[in-house]
Amino acid sequence: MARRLSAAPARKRADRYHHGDLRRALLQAAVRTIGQHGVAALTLRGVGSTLGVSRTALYRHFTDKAALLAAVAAEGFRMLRAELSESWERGGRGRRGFAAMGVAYVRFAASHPSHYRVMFGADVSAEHHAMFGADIFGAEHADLAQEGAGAFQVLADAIVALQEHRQARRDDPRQMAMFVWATTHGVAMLAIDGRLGQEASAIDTLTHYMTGRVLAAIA
Amino acid sequence: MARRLSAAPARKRADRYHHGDLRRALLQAAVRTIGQHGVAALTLRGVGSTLGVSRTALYRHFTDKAALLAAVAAEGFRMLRAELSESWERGGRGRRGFAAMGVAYVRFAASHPSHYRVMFGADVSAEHHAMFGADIFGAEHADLAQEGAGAFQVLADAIVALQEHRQARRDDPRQMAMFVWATTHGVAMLAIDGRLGQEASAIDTLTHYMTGRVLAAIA
DNA sequence: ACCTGAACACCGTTCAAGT
DNA sequence: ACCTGAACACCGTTCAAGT
Repeated sequence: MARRLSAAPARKRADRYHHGDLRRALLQAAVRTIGQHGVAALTLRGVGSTLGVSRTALYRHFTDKAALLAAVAAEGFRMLRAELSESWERGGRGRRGFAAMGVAYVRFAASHPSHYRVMFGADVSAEHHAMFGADIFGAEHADLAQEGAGAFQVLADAIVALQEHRQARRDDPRQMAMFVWATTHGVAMLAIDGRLGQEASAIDTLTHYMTGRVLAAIA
Repeated sequence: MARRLSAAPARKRADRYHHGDLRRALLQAAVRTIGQHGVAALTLRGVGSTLGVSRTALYRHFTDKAALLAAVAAEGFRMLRAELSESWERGGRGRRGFAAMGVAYVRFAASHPSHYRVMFGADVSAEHHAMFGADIFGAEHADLAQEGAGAFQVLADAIVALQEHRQARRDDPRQMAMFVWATTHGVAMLAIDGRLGQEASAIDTLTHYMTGRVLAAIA
């Protein structure tokens, strides 16, 4: 406690520059801050200070704060896709795997609520861009759209697989995938918002009820 | 154009005080700003200036900006509940009315995207309060919770009615209502996020597909 | 009671300047 | 190329003071 007397950056040493993958370091610091204290606590000055770097160094790697948030969102979709794929595989690529994906999805959102909110928040949405008249997206936003589509594709592929094994009706797979995604996303949001009551088991109960009803709906 | 030379507040006249229902005026100004320019454009200084009032006058009626946003959200749930009730009634309180509620819900979100986001955003959620350790909510947040529950109740009541007419399975109505809400909310969010493609008809198509699958799932 | 103006402690972003 | 410090134009919020 008494060791450090100044309010100087913690990591900073004699060498003045960061030198290394500052972009990645900034992104990880942002993800950590959001996970621990929420999006509202994320300031460019704060992430810079955490890394022992000036508060404007960030602009060398991201065009602005929105671009940083878009990168955070893209990282979230990458993580989500990985967990969905794993659940689908380990569940045996059938109805059981499909249900496991639903559980994994809700668990991801419940474990990283602030990060999940950024993934679907206004800062990052197409609505936001439409409102401010920007019809050309930055590189981060293009990456975000791609990662979001990737996560969606895992779900769509699973539905096609179910169709091939005659475990799902033969509607348009994309339409079916959007329906399933909407339901799961809705449960996740209600859980994050604290609208499912205070007991933690309420989330599990609804999640399992949901997977049962969804499998019935697409059968 | 050349008439007003100063940057002074537009409505302000000789009488210095607002005198009237300033609280209501502030709330409506906030709703309008959010609807026209998004939440990011909402500043306390801005709403005050719009009403020809000092930027701190607001604190006589709301404890802080979060309380104003909570009131905006509560107002949104009030509007949503009214539209849901009307659709249910006019649709004949049966399966057709139930489908009409789904369509009305998604249309509400698509018509007021920023307002809808505030209703389900982090500023207003229980997660947010838990994160900052506030276990006692303000009056606005209590009102918000009540209005949210009211909108949910319309849906739950409709499901009970369907059950009584043997048009829905006899699971726990609250569980069923949460499932249906989650699905509809999910479609609404995907629509707002612009994740349903660029054509406007894609929203209608998915909404109708959704209502069909949901009715099958709860039958 | 209700409203004001000045002040405080923050923000994101820009830009000329350093290495 | 990459980073810095100072400066700019904003915020929400507090508070003593006015009517």
